[in-house]
Amino acid sequence: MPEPYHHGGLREALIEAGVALARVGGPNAVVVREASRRVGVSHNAAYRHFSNRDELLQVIAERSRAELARLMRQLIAEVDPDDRSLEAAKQRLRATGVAYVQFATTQPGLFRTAFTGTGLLAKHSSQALPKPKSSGEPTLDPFELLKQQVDELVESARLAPQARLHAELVAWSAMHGLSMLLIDGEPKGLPEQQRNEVLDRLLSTVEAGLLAG
Amino acid sequence: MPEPYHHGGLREALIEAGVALARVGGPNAVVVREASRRVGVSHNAAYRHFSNRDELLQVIAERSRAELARLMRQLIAEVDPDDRSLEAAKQRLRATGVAYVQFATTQPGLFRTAFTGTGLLAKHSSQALPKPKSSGEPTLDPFELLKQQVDELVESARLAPQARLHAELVAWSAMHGLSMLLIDGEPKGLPEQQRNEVLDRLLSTVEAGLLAG
DNA sequence: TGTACATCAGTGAACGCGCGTTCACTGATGTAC
DNA sequence: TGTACATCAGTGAACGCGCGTTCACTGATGTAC
Repeated sequence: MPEPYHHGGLREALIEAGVALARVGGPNAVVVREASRRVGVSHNAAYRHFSNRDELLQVIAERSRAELARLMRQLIAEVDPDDRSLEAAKQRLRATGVAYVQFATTQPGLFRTAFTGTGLLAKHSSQALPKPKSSGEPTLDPFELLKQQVDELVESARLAPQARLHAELVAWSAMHGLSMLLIDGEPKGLPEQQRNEVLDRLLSTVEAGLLAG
Repeated sequence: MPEPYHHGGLREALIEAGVALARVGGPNAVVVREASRRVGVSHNAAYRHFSNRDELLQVIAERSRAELARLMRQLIAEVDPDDRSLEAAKQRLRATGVAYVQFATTQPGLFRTAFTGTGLLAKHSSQALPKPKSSGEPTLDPFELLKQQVDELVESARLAPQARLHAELVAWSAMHGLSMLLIDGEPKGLPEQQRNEVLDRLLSTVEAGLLAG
């Protein structure tokens, strides 16, 4: 049997093993030694690729966010992309929220990891530096995606730009809070039907609040 | 010097030490050995009063919730209790939300501890067993308090009872989400003024959503 | 094409740490007569 | 009131665990001539 990672893709393999750990047990389950074990490598080899555990964890958190963003994109894409009506904009915003909560409840470990001490809010606050806007690639940042939907809704509804102020944070808070409450004290904090009812009402509330400015 | 806890109030002392730990470092900082150290007792003495770490942690979580509830009560009480108008009901609901976010941002450790794997939502879902309704004592359960304010608002506004459906969860989600986002990646995720703006808008949104049914 | 050598990505052993939990114990307290 | 004894709440030592991280090392790979 070959030594699989002598000069191979150990870094990537460790990240993937780490994501698997986070998926099952959240950020605390991301453990350098266990990831190394799973990859079949001595536990200190990881230090050739990450200066410490936290660096590995941050990469895993970013992957988690990307996975959430992918689900958001997927549900958003289910609304006809050519439809630029207000109704479609509403539906896209709803899809964003649905994806958010769905990701949290089906992947609670990754969800928790995605938001682990990263100061996401600070990064997204109005005074944060302007984004690098890396190339033209579609963003895999969940909050960026949410912002886009809010923007489109505000635009479709021809609201005053000041109606947008903090709107995305309101929407984000609502989705984030419900998600957190739902995955606290798992499993099955709420039966699925009730979960959907609450989510629906929450989405309506946010939507109304947004459009009311 | 006396042996302070030979047949004394060690249980209570351990809880208080644990709360102090949670205050500073959240649930993970609640460590049997450290609490014992602080109280000045051998680290295994704790096992006379708690069967394991988790039992201690649960008690501390409950204390944290009580502290939050006390702040909520305090801010609610600042609205004239004799005023039964709709406006007053709105203000009380707002006070509840303000207290919630204020507690989270000023006591993030306790806040995190308060919601640590307790399955609070399950306990409060509609199908949960009816409350013991212990004596006539005022509740120190934050969610119970929130419910009361929502109830009063719905009543004051003479809304159809079906307008209440899940309303408290909507309000809770919004407050919880903002709190979580604000304390993620501390310190100072958002400057205070912006924090207040967002909170205000979030409260307005919830209020409107509630009254719109 | 072949050889000498630097570089790089792994290994094995060890360090130091702190934890939860259990054991047999001891000394103080409360109780029965 | 005084004594014998059971009970209770502590102690000290130890177990086993798993972690992050560092060290000197080795063997494979890539490069210069």
